[in-house]
Amino acid sequence: MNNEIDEESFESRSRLQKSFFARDAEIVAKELLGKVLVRKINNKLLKARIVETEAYYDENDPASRACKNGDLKNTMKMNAGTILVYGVHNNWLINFVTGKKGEAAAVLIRAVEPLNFDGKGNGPGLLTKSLAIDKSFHKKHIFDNQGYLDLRKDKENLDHEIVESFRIGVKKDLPKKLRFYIKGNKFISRK
DNA sequence: AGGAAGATCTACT
DNA sequence: GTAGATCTTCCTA
Repeated sequence: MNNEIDEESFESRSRLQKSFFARDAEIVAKELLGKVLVRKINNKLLKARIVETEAYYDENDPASRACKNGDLKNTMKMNAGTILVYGVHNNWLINFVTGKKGEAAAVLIRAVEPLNFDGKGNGPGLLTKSLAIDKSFHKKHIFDNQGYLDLRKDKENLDHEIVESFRIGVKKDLPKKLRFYIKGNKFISRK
């Protein structure tokens, strides 16, 4: 695909729908694998394929920020597709709100594969640094942030096998595997 | 106003 | 494998 018209045509066909996010966090987490995060900076597009995600739920999930009252819990109840950014140990972590409005759920992006730029993607704090994602995206919607951050289907329909594991770095996990990554990908954060 | 915990990362041994 | 950096967020008072 090497002319502008094909590129434009693909771009418009490759948008995700709102209904994509309005489902259970586990489903969204799995289906986000292989999708492409697009970050626009000074009219340049940085593209990165999502290769690792985790699902988080409401106050019944001991690892979730929704266990504490406050802005993060409230944000997790917002419209599906809302961007949620929060800080841990001097790193910004990016999530997408999923499910029904009023119910707390989100998917954390844990690792990406840089497609057209140099930078690290193999960790939730590293990928936000590489893509210059910070708190300014918090509570913006993925479909309504002037294109500075977007999410697309991949051009190539790459087959991949999904591996499930328990979540990383959480003190108390649920008895269910809620971390998902693309088998064999070199950019996953940990084995 | 102050403190503790944390969905992390890096560097060192 | 372990320790320390470093700062946002939430809780307590």
